[in-house]
Formats: sequence, C-alpha cells, structure tokens
Amino acid sequence: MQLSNSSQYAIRILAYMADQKDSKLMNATELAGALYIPYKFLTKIMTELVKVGLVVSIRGREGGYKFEKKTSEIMVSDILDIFNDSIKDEQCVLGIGFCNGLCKCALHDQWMEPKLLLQRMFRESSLEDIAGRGCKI
Amino acid sequence: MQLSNSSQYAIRILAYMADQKDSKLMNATELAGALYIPYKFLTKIMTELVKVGLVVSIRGREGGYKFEKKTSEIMVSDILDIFNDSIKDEQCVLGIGFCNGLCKCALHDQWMEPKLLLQRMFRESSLEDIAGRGCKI
DNA sequence: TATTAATTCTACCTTTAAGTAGTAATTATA
DNA sequence: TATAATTACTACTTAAAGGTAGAATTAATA
Repeated sequence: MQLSNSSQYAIRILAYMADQKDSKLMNATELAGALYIPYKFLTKIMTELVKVGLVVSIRGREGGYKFEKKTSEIMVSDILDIFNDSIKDEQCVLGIGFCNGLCKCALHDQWMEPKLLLQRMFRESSLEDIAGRGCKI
Repeated sequence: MQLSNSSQYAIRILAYMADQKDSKLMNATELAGALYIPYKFLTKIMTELVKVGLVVSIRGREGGYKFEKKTSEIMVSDILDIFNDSIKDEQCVLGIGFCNGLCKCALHDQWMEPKLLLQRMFRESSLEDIAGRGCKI
C-alpha cells in the first residue's frame, strides 16, 4: 500500500525545484545530492518528466532543468499518472476488475471514503501548494 | 498505490470462507475455482495463513481449510501485516525514513487524514463484518 | 492394505521495479 | 576550436513479486 519509488522521487524532486525562490536552472548533480536520490536513477526520472512536458531540459554546459508549466498548474495526481501510480475510480482495492455498484468487492463500501479523500488530496494539491512545506528533502 | 496480489487474494479467500453458513472445511480446488485464483498460488497463500495461525489445515483425503480463530477476531489489518502490506504510522507517503512532526515530507499533512481513515478501516473491519458484503467473488 | 484426494515442500520460471554503467549528443566558455 | 559540463540514450544487472511444476506427505475410505 504505497507509491512507487519513481513517484516518490518525482514528487520530492519537483517539490524541491518549486521551492527554489528564483526559478533557476537546476542540474541533476545538485538535485541528486540534495535529495539523496541515486544520480543515474534521477536522470532517468527527469527524462520522463521532460517527455511528458512537465519540465524542460537545457543540455550542455550550464544546462539543467526548469519547469515548463507553472507550479500552480501541476497537480500531484499528474505526477502519479506518469508512473501509473494513481488512484483511479476503476481501481478496486481487492483487484476485482468489475467492482462497482452492482457487483462489488467485500471492501468496496469501506474503501470508498478513504479513496475519495486520497483522490481529492492528489488532485487538489499543486506543486505550488506543497512546495516549502516540511523540510527540504 | 495498491495492495499486493497476495493481500488481495488472501482477503477475498478469507471473506469467502467466512461467508459460508456452516463453518465447513473448504479445499483449495473449490476456493481457486470459485474465486478465479491460480490454484498453485492459492495453496501457497493458504500455507502462509496456516503458518501464522489464522486458519488450520486438515491434510489428506476429505481435508481442507477452516478458521482457527473466530472471524469476528480476524481484522483485515492482520491479513495485510502477513504480506508486509499494511499502513503503519512510520510509513511516509514519500518514502522519507524520518518523516515526523519535526522534519516532515511535503505531503505529510495532507496524507495524515486519508491515512488515518485507511488505518481505521483496516483495523476495525473484521472478516465477520465484511463477509457477505457485495458479490461472492 | 491399496487407492485416492487432499495439503505441503522445494525448486524453479517469468515479469516488473529499481538501479547501474557507459557512451553519445549538446552547448557554454576559455 | 578544444574542453568541460551537462542531458539523453541504450543496455545491462539485481531483487522482489507473481506464478508454476512436481514430488512428498497425510489420511479417509473402499
């Protein structure tokens, strides 16, 4: 019952970037060092984020990453979607494909409330919202 | 963001068993057939459940499985614990080892509410409670 | 006692997530 | 233009989850 490492890392990276006062370019070495994420794994994740258009990368010397979209427009749920890690409506907590009102799983009703809360939390929290919360790791 | 297959299967198996009116012995073939779970994988899971004392097994002809404890005393959280799938207090949603009041992750506060709901749901739902809910799959 | 139907054990196979390594491509700057 | 610093690409390795196969063990019953 947890997020994948990729999602966790991605959220931490983006929240860290969003927290930088000036929207300066940040490079992989810096991010990996600050966030204790394996460098090579971090660059792999960043490349994903570039591909989906959340951030842009500047290659070459003095290069790095910066946001493509405004941090107020990037929701945590967007990040989870990239790594197939979201909580969609169709997903049954017990893995039953056709769990719905007619034929539902044994936990369907109890699951509904926390599920809705989770969905809301992920969908309504933007990077701007969460940046700067807690410690910077 | 989901339970492991083992946990999902185990919950479905035990809920199904709990739903049988007479607490008769149920064998692996029957359970696998009814619940569309691979037979060999099901027996592997059942052996786990026997080892931790949730069910007893009767070997040999006319054998099968039945509950060791009362279904009102088996909580869903007990099942999740077996497969290292629970939502413990220490677990940070972003995987930070020391996420707590002093140094917390960016999602700490938002995560708190759904987390508590999930914990409560798992901890307070017994097999007796959920048996017979929804369809029998 | 032999047979049969059941669980259990051991070992293996497959797939996926997680992480690593090396090199190519790019670009600012000296 | 050469160099150094950066991201991107390709391919590999490792570990864990998920699942399979077959033989051993157990016990009821004919």
